[in-house]
Amino acid sequence: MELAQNLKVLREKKGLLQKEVANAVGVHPSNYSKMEKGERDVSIEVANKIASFFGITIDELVHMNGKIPKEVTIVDKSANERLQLILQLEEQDRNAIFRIIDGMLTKSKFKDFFNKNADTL
Amino acid sequence: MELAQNLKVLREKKGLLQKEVANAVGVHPSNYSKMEKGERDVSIEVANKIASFFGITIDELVHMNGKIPKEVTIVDKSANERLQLILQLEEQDRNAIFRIIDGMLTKSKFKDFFNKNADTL
DNA sequence: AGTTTAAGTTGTCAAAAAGGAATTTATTAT
DNA sequence: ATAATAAATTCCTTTTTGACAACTTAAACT
Repeated sequence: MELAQNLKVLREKKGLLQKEVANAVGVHPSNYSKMEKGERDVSIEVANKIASFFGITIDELVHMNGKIPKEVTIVDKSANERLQLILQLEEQDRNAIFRIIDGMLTKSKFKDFFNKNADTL
Repeated sequence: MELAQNLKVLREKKGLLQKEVANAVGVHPSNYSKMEKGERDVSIEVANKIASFFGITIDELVHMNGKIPKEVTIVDKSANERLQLILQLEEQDRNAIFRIIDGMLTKSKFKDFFNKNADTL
């Protein structure tokens, strides 16, 4: 439970001030400071706000041991919700989706490759 | 934040007593009762213990709105990996996927509805 | 150096929330 | 209906919180 440290790592990686994060999630800056110092517990509500503020999950926030998960850029919020829904689809549909996605990924990978090597070809 | 309800749904789905869950995660039964009733906050530490006790993530525990993430955790291991990949697709592709998924979901919902009401129609 | 300004930390304390024992209210079984 | 078990509630004590001012650091400027 190294949440405190994670808060600091995340915030600094984003180049934000304590005050900014604190205000964004609705806690008093002085108390946010204590949270980063491990001197105040973080409620689930606040953890939830912080996680979505940073575009990660609560679990990532709680369990990443000082390591930033994936791109901490803004990940499509609505995407995540919809991803949950995919899992509810019946198998046939789910597989169809996956085939399409795989196709797109291949295309995308190829494009990347092509762009990076265009000059050498 | 319907955590309280989720606790109850999960526990009952597993056929466990409050006391059992309470003991498993180290909270006093009277307080666990309050947590299920929404009269006590759940700390992150405890949420974490409960989530791993039920084999789900904190986010699922917090966000599943009364719906068990049933086999979701086990169902499709490769699904989750692929889901991450969707986020890497370029916007156009991602949106296409979402349109398709939405379509499938609609179809699926309709099917459900039809099955449930077939006799009354 | 000394001054100003911004960022973060610390101490305080009333108010709020938590923990736990005992009690009461279901619920279930005999 | 009674007993037994589970859950909910009450009550009281202890702990934690939230908000704010005061304080320390750090950086920036003259």
